[in-house]
Amino acid sequence: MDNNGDNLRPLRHSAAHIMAEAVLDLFPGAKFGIGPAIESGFYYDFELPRPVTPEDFPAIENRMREIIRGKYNFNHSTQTVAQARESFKDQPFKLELIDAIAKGELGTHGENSDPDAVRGTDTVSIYQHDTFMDLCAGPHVHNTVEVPEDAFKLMQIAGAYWRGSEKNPQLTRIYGTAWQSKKELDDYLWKLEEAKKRDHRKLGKELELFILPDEVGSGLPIWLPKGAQVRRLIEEYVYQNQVARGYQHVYSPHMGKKQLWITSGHWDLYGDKMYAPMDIDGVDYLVKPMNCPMHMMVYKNSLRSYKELPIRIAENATVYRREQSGELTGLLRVRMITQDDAHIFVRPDQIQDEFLNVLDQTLDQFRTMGFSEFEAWVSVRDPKNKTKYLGDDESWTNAEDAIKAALDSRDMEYIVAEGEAKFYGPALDIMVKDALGRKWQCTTIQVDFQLPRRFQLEYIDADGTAKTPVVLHRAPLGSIERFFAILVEHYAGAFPVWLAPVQAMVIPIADRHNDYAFEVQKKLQAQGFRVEVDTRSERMNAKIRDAQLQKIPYMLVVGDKEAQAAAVSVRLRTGEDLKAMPLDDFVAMAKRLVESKSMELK
RNA sequence: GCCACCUUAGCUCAGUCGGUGGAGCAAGCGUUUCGUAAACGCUAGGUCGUGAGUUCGAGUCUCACAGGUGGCUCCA
Repeated sequence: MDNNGDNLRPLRHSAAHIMAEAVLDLFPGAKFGIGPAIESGFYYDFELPRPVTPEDFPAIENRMREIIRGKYNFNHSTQTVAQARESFKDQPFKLELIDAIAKGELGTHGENSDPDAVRGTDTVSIYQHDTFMDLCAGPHVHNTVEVPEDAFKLMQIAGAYWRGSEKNPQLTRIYGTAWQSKKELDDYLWKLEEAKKRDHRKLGKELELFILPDEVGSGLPIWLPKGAQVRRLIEEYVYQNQVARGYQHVYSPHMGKKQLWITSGHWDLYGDKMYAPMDIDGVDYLVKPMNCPMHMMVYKNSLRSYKELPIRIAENATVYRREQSGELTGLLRVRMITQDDAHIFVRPDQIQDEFLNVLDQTLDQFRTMGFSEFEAWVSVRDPKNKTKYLGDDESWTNAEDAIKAALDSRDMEYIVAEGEAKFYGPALDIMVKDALGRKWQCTTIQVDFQLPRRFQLEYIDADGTAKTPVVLHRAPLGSIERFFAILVEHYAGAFPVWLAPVQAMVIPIADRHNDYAFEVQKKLQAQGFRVEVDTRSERMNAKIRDAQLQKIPYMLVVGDKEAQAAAVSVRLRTGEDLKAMPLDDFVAMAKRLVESKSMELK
């Protein structure tokens, strides 16, 4: 989003200070928390004497401009802890930070201190411009005029817990954005507008893809026929792809005995995310929050030989999780999640090959659906504290190396996140970048040394002894709901031909062409195309416009000439007019594009 | 769950100071039969998210609840 983020950082941080001064001027008695630069701007947290609203923004922005024009220098100084306590005696949040820094809980730059290097300090860093003094490590621009007065804008207000903890008081956070020039600001605002146009909730309504009716409940979507059509195509594609890669597909119940998730360990760790158990004949059952135990049952169904592994058990399965109400967002965050889930049972020596199989499938699918940029995160152990992980050192090292080797062999760059691994095994997460450059986390591939033990899974090895397999959990798309939302936004609702819910709209020019239009529809349907006919008593222009707004790839205009020649006039949703062509030619063209899952329309 | 804001016709929105609710699109009916992004007319459509309260009187003010939006926290 911001390639020159490093240059912008001091500017934005300085804008945060300027905003804080303005807010303090306009809201006497306000207490302030922290105010850093962030990805697209800055924020500052306040405790205010009255709620602030967006109507206050112009006044705050105007005061900020006055401060900027005052040409104040940002002066850096150092104070002793005692001096600082006096300087900020009316600012309880700052006093807390000073104490934390003095004790070494926070580094002198306010970062979370490395526990190995805990040491207190007796001085703190201070920045001041005009009347505003802040406990701050900087860096800042030299002078307030370096923050262009026409290149910032206050954006929104949000509640934010002091120091990020739910237990602490909630402060008012004011977000702003700031850039080097008005043009950059305008570009950014344009991008936000563009994102709004692509919002899957808006498009979902306009294109009749899905609904989230109040009557059903929060986070519980209903897929309308068109959305369901697209989803089915994605699922069928994934299914075929998995069959080709040696997966076996199963179906499992949507509920099961609570004991299953006690055995898996989920109940202890994630019980608060599950729906309350229901009593059936005196036994507690849960609506399933994850599939793992079901697939463990599949493995346990028969005695397994080392020769059988890997065994790949897949299921496009819906799980139910009690996400917090404030977190629900369209299809991106729902309470019923359909995962393209699978559990792969492998011998330790098969981890790398199997990881490659999953990685190849994942990248193949993303590329097919039009994504070309990815970001990979490998979550490994905390090298300083290897004891808190389950499984022996050798297994971990083997698995971590296998993940990295798989990525290396596909020339994938990745970020190693030390200490991010779950206690039961290392993992790979993949994010995709969409058409607007936004990153979305989709794929999770997780190595698990723990679950097979908990369910007492075994295979008989070559030497005749029983061994415990390793499990790989993996969901390349992640959640179908979420992935679908990302796809809608990526395509801006204009699905490629193979995925489009309606691939062609036949548009008769006048009523006398309806019979021929239906004939065209029938012929195309016989070839497997999804085609509708617009027989409304409307002008052709109106029919074209409506088909266009529905982002239907092809508008097939038929009038006297076409009816005569067994032809259709093909208009693309891009506006391009391919003119009349024999119907057979159109079928050949469209078939080629569908079969190759092309992003093109011709 | 927490903070702020929002909820008016199927959709997008207007509604002043508290005084019996409007528009465009969509829908139904009629006219029009048209060559690449919106033909014309008529009709119907609403207990203003739900429930309470203040008031002679509430879409408008207060409170509670539900749903949504943006964040926070969380995200197996």
